[in-house]
Amino acid sequence: MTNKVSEYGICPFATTQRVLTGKWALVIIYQLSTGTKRFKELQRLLPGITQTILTRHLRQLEKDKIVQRKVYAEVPPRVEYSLTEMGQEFRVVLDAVEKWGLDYIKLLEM
Amino acid sequence: MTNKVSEYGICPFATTQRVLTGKWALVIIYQLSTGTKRFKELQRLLPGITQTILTRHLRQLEKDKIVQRKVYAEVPPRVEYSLTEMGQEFRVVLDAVEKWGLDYIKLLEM
DNA sequence: CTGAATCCGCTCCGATACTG
DNA sequence: CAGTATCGGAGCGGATTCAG
Repeated sequence: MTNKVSEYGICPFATTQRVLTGKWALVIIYQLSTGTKRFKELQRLLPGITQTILTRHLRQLEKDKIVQRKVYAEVPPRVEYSLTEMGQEFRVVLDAVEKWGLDYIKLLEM
Repeated sequence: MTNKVSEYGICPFATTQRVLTGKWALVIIYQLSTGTKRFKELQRLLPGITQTILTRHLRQLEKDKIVQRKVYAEVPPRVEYSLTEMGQEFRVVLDAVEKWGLDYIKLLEM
């Protein structure tokens, strides 16, 4: 998918939907919203995700300017991921999702 | 995808992500949040979506208890879609998404 | 540790045609 | 008007292998 806004018009919902494409996008953003994380750390926090998929999502979120990647020239290599400013502003959405999601889970359990 | 909570644990983010699966889910929920709509009406409000896809999404959102479907025994047939109570509570998320999305679009335009 | 490169299978999108 | 049936193609997930 491309980044061009023109293809999605000015609809904030369609645009956000595109950013949230993929099974893990929302959870990854949430995990990064709690602080900077290393690659391996993220993988542990996302039970079931593979290296390939995690990398793919992180690359896409980088393109989308939601995630920042910082590489340290060390041995062994260290790479840290964090949210950009735009990513941090997503906090408001995350909070709403968290509350709604918990209520929704309760509903499904009934 | 199934509805079983057990497969997604108690993570509100993974659960919400699953509900929002698909290119049009978020926009459909938004359109219904502004009031009950007929099928054709929805299709007009979602430029580019086909009958097949709209139907498929609506069926899934029904399964997920987000959308209600009401059929009137008339000729020509009339079917109205609206949000369930759980769907209406999603309003909070929609509001946050709308604000963030608009800011995000501005960022991309720079 | 943090990847990249393949490859396969499944799901989802969407076009088309048909129906009550 | 409001769908269903079918089908091709694209996108995504995930396993595996190799590399700096």
